[in-house]
Amino acid sequence: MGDALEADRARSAQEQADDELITDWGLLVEAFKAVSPLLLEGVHPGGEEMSGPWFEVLLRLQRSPGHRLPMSVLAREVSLSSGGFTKLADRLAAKGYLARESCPEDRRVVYAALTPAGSELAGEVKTRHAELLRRHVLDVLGPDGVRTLGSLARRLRDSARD
Amino acid sequence: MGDALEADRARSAQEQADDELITDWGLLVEAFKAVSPLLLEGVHPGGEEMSGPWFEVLLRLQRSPGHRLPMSVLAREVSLSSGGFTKLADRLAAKGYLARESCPEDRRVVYAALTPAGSELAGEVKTRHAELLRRHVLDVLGPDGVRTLGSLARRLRDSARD
DNA sequence: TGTAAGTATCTTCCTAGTAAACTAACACTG
DNA sequence: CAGTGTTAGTTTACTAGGAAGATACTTACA
Repeated sequence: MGDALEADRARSAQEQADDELITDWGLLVEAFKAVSPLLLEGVHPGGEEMSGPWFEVLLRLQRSPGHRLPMSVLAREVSLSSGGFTKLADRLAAKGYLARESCPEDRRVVYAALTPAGSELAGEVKTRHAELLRRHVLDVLGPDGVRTLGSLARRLRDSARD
Repeated sequence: MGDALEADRARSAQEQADDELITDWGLLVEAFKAVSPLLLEGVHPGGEEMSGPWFEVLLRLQRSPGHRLPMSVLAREVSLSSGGFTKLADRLAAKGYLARESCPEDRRVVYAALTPAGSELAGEVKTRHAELLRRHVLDVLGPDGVRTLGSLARRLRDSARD
């Protein structure tokens, strides 16, 4: 019967540890959902809404050589299915920010490339985004906090890519 | 012209700091997108997929008194619009996990309540989720890392709720 | 009491995304 | 060089969710 108590105590200790873990992760989920939209508030010079995927596409293209990347690569980087990215590219192209360029070496691939307008937009969006990051993240956690967060995140990311 | 050099140096130092900030936050975004799906893998006993919203609804209801909450409260907690949540509730109800209960004190409100089947599902889902959290988060960051992450997240979340 | 303002849910219409089938181009193998 | 498998991109059919309006109820106040 001591055994039963022992087992009970062990189970509840385990459960408590689980609950702490769930809580801590839950905090991250909440923080992420709360902060993310703040970091895109008003980043579009035109005052329109800027969706997360648009933002990511613009930034990634701008820091890529030639301001362009194959569709499939970009799709993977922004976590979209290939079909989904086709339509996102259509919308960006309709707005004049993105153009498709064909690849002579491999005629299957299509580059998604920033137009000059797209590149300019990307630049403005990036500086406004950095401003918001300073206000909503750097000012809150401090430089050390941000570095710590980054390093924890890197470990998680690397481990998640088995 | 010393001024110009000075200005140049200042600008580039600022830009570099911004880039580090953007990088660190980008790491968090990547980590989050990489880890989140791993934490839902196979949590449904039936082997079906379990979407994030379903998961959150089940857990939150289970830890609520009476296993129920007003629709609008639950909607806010899982970051859905009221209209969107109405339909999510419909789907959960169609599967038999959730039932609507009316509130006599205020006949506008409708409780979303777990059925016995829903409560059982929630229990299994939670233990499997905790297992995955241990493997993909606790084992990677260690107890201290998790606590640190939780505390940073809490600060971000609290600040984001102006 | 009667009325205005506010709140909770649902409904309708629309958009962004996925999965799967399809086409075209490349790459390997015999 | 024909045959087979693989990869990049698009198309199609479908689903989840948002925004705005409609409805029913509640609260505050004159």
